[in-house]
Amino acid sequence: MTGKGASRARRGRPRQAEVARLAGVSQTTVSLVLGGNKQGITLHEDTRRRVLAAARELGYVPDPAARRLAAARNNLLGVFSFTATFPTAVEHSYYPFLVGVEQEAAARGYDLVLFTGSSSGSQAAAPGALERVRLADGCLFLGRHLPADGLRRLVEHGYPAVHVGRHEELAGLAWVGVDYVAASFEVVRHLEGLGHRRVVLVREDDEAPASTDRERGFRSGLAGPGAGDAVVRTADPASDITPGWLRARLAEGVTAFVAEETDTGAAWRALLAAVDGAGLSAPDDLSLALLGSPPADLAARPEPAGFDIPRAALGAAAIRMLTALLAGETADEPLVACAFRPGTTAGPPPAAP
Amino acid sequence: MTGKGASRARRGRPRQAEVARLAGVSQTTVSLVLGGNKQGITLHEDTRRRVLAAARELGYVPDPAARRLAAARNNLLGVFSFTATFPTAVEHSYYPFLVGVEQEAAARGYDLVLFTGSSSGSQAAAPGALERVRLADGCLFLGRHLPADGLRRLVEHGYPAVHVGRHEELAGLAWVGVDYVAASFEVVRHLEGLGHRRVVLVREDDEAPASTDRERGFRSGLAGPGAGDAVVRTADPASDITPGWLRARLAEGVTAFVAEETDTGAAWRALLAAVDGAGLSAPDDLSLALLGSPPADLAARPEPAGFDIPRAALGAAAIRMLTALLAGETADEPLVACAFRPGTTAGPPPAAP
DNA sequence: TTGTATGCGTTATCAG
DNA sequence: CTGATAACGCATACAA
Repeated sequence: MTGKGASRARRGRPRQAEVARLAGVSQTTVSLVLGGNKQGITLHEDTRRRVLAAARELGYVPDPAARRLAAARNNLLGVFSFTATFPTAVEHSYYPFLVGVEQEAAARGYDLVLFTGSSSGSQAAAPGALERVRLADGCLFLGRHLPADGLRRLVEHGYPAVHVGRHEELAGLAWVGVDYVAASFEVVRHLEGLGHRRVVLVREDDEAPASTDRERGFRSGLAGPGAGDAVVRTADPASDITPGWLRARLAEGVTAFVAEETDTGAAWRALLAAVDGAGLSAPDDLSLALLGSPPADLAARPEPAGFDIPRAALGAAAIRMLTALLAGETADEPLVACAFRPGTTAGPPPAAP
Repeated sequence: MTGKGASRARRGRPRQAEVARLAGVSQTTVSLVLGGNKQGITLHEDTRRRVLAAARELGYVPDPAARRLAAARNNLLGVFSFTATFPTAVEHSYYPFLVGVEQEAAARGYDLVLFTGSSSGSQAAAPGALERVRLADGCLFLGRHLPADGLRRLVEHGYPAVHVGRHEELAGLAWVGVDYVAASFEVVRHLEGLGHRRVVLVREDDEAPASTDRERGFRSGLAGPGAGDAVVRTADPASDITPGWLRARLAEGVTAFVAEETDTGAAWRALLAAVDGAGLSAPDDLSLALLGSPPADLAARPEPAGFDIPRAALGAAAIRMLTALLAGETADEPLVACAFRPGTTAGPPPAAP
């Protein structure tokens, strides 16, 4: 005998068998009633009610592991983050996203499971950590540096996975992302509409899709050709974007500057400091725009022209994509649009002297 | 026949049995080797290597659902909020809490399930919503107005539940809370140490434990008796705490004012406005303290004397309490201490004229 | 030291 | 319409 009641850790958790006993039916019947009777078997309305009552009485809730093991569904959706499930540094961006995820999941009758990638803050996720998500019917994946091999295994085995953020490398991996191209394009058009003819983009020196997409939108928004020097890549905005640099660009005829939003907000910060250091101010002497939202510490003043990333909408879109996958449907549009923000830092270029 | 290979969606995933066949051993041995051999059974180093090699060869990864089913526990901890799982209004306080919850849970090998009490803002939770938490091994409950009857059912059934916030009414319900009494006491002592002899507490007019605890600590920190009029309860601080009111108190010899932190920060806001409206300033003309943290919109200037609520620590403590319950251990200290914050709004009382 | 037999809770099949 | 019964993949007393 294998410890009938001895080593039972799942104390108190009522099972279908107990519901069956209380209702005076078989466990199969309970499964049938509670499972929505997919087989279309006709059941006595009376039996149905007795089972339902017994289940409520006992507080029965199906065991997700058993449900899943039996090749059925859980109504559980996972969220897996490669850093920590709750990054502390970026809460202003992460929290709204989760709000969207949560609401959309709830609206569709799913509960959310948060899988923690790296428990002790160490970057590398534990070997088997990724596989835990299989407990859920499907899972969202967040983070820049994903363990491609682990994820590949999952998608190759047909596990429903959606990456948050554009991701073309891993073929077959579904994703949702922000339409940085269109949003950045719109910002540039706005500046040109104001009369600006030469605009410079300051971006950090990495190859994240979020960065390259912004640059692409920026470039396609520029009117003329010869925009080769319109983009400045710098790994250290604070020391490269100086008042002197700013003056030099102005002397060349540049009238507007666009910064990319990054985790740290370094580019925008540097731009503001340079303008300040040069004794200039926007939008009188030049125009400024930010491709995203400003860092929290300089959120209010001045409100940058640019766009807001609809993080909650992104979360909702991710869930929609995932549930579409689960339903075997073809996924809809993976890109969510940004809201243009006029702000107070952009205006017509100063009249030429 | 029960669909041996027909409707099998789980293609390709190697199981222990296949690893066993390849290694020329039994499935049990595979489980033993791969499971870390908790039983301390001695295995041939040779066998071990063969199994490991076979597992790697096949790319074997354990199925989390099966693992949890066999272990009779699913390693899931729930978080249930009676407002919304992700309250948008109080994210500054909710997020850090979740950070603590997440880290502590991860450190103990648990994943988190987020339950939505009232998803679409409607106050009343759906009838069965509470019962769903049984899906997790245990659950945290947040929120002021909990459906006592539903919760009672759960705890009476022996379901491991921990309420976040002091809660004595429902006997048998474990809880963790912030030690507002000690923290408030410390603030008052600090003020008295600075020389203040008459101090007034402004609090809102409700009976939340968080409020009454603060008042208790405040009162016990006061030196003399006759502190009856030292506490002002108001349902509408904005219209009660006026410059005139302030002047009257000062005339009575009061030199320091303490506000309670609330969701809206109304008391602190009103106090600041009154001081401003009276043309006074802290800490020169009077001293101010806040029993908690200021609302986000006036976070920085001035930094109030008072204390910071260690929300992450609270979350961690809640998880520790819950896992202690799960282990059948006796729970440890339910109160987490606050960090005193000197701030810039309290100083010695002005010299008597 | 390794293999056999069982059970975990659910779903699904098939015979009463 | 209902009740046995067999998987699902893994872990574990117990036998060999």
